Amino acid sequence: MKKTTTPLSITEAPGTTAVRSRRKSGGLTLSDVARIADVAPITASRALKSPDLVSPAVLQRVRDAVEKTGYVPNLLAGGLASTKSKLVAAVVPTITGAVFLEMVQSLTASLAASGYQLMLGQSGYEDSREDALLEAIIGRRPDGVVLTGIMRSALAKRRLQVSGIPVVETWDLTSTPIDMLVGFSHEKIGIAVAEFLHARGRRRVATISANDDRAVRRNKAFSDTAQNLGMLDADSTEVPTCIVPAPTTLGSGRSGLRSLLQDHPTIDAIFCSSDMLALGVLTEAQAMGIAVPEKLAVIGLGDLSFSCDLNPALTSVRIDGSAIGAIAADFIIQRADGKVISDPIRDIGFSIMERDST
Amino acid sequence: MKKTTTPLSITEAPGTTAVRSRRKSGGLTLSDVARIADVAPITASRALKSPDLVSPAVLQRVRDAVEKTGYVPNLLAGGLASTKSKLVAAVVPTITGAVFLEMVQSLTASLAASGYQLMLGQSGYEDSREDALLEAIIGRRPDGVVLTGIMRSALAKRRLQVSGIPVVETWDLTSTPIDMLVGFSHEKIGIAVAEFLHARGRRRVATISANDDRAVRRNKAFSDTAQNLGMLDADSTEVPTCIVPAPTTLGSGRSGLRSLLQDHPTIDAIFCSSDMLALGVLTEAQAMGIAVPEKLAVIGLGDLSFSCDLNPALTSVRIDGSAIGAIAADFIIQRADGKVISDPIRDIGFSIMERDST
DNA sequence: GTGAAAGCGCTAACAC
DNA sequence: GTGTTAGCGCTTTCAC
Repeated sequence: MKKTTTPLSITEAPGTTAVRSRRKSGGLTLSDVARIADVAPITASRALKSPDLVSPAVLQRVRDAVEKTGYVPNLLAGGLASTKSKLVAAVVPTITGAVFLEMVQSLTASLAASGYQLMLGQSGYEDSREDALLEAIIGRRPDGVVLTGIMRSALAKRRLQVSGIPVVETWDLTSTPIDMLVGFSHEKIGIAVAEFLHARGRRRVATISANDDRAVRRNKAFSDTAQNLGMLDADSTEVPTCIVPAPTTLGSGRSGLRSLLQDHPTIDAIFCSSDMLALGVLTEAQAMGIAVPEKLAVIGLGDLSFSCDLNPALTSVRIDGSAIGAIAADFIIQRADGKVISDPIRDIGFSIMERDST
Repeated sequence: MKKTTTPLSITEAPGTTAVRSRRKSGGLTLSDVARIADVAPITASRALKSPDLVSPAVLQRVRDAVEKTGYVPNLLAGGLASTKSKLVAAVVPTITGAVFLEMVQSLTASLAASGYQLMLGQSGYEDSREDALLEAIIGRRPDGVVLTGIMRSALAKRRLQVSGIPVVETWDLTSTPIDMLVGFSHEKIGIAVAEFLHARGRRRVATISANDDRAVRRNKAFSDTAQNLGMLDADSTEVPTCIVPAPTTLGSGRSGLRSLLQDHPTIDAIFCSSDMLALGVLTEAQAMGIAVPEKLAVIGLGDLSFSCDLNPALTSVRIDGSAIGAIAADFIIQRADGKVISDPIRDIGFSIMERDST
């Protein structure tokens, strides 16, 4: 066994006489473990990070020391030294929205499997908080950032690009992403839903929609398509729409249906920007005695876990949040491993789950 | 203006001849900013952290330099040096459960307001992952840890205690918390719900419940109370119960009701361990033509945002997740500020929101 | 396979 | 008010 020697003397610069107090946070460090295992700190580090680089005997001694002391490596120090934080930040508008949960869930799980942790931030739909949030995120030097939606602020975009942190934008498409992208086309959804309803004979369609950017774009495409397909009243250029605040709620869906019916009593189908809204419409329709799907077709978005079990089962635009999360995690992990991602822009599409409500 | 001088020479220890290459992660550092502002690094640090300690002129220069360069402080380095990470970890069984969302949401918001970030971990209901998760958390040296539920594993408890990190257990009560606690009594909920249903004339009660520890304890208390109140069949010692896997779903609620009715056709009230289950019961009851509340009373738990808007509006045990999150955040922030928390064990109670379903 | 030295980028402690 | 110095606990670089 080698003896680890502590430095015997330190050459002091002339003039320096006072001995400053050492701070020491009190915790156990790698050096402590190394001392117990009778090896140099770096060897202890190797034993923990790349066990095959050290001899079995040393490995055993270090592991015993860790076991005995309950040592937990300081990832802050490790991150600082290695410029790899094993941290990934995710930003969602709000966590209470349910639509993004599947993605967050799958992100956490995929990342945890590779030893990464998720830092969660809520931007709160208004852009004001986004800036402070971004600073907090970049400051933490994460190995990746997952954004919900496309980053619009040019300043924020540049800051992220300059930071050099791998970024995955999600839940949307653009030809000019900051870095990587996993999403789908909201315009295509609008078109597909309009065509879907048209094919099922609906001719007086309406929408209930959140006031966020993506929903607005879906609506626009939906409305345009409906017009092309001749699903509008002769005297109007837009589909009847009820705008509700985000995040969407069941209550908004109920009141939305009432308000739509008041102005447009002949509507025969409603496209809701979330399944929660759709559940509200279903609920209100039942309370008002309106038969679904006979009198009114209802289609939601998100395909939440409850939608298939509703009565009637809800038709919904399914977006595979789990896939988004998994791919985003994969992108970031690949990058951290120094690999080049051949196709960093992925359109995962969507599908319409046709059920009883249409 | 003072001139910052770079060290002119470094005394080399005898025998050391090679000049090692400097690593430099490439990023902008506080020293760069300091150089531009023509001050010492520590002064730049002060300007950013405690502006009132520096002169207005210096403050301005430093701020200009930051503005010009787009400097973002490295919180890893700062955390290492100051042993304050401005990070708080939260562990939830699963984020898809919806019940804990309110707490997570309020945690993130409260913490962000004080400059803290939330690290989110999912333990996944099985204890196996909890250990690895714990190590990842402690390694990050967070300023606090928020746990959902009481930590049962003695090993994990000790590890947390040894780590010295402030811990808030939530969503439950115990006389022996690791550190701090914000919760409520599941036993009391069971009792209260049984009494509530009894007072409304229900005499043949049943439950649909997740298989997790807390739900089981609520059920036990519910069942015992029901027995005391004479709400059980003469020949049975327990309330009819349908156990479903966590996380609970609408589908489980529907099938739960069917299975309960098959074996116990005379039940007149059901206590569900979540609002999602209750919605399932409501849905199935409607599909089967069972009048709620006339033939069957339904009460849920969690008082999710949709519950009050259902038809019939759902009676539910309300737990103020926002309050739990806010208090937990407050506890941790106070601790970080070196303050002593006078009453670190808080029972926030619960309330039964009586609505049409009972 | 193992180790010594030199930082990573910041802040605490002390001096002036 | 501002600066100097010495770390925080780890990993990289280079040497043996």
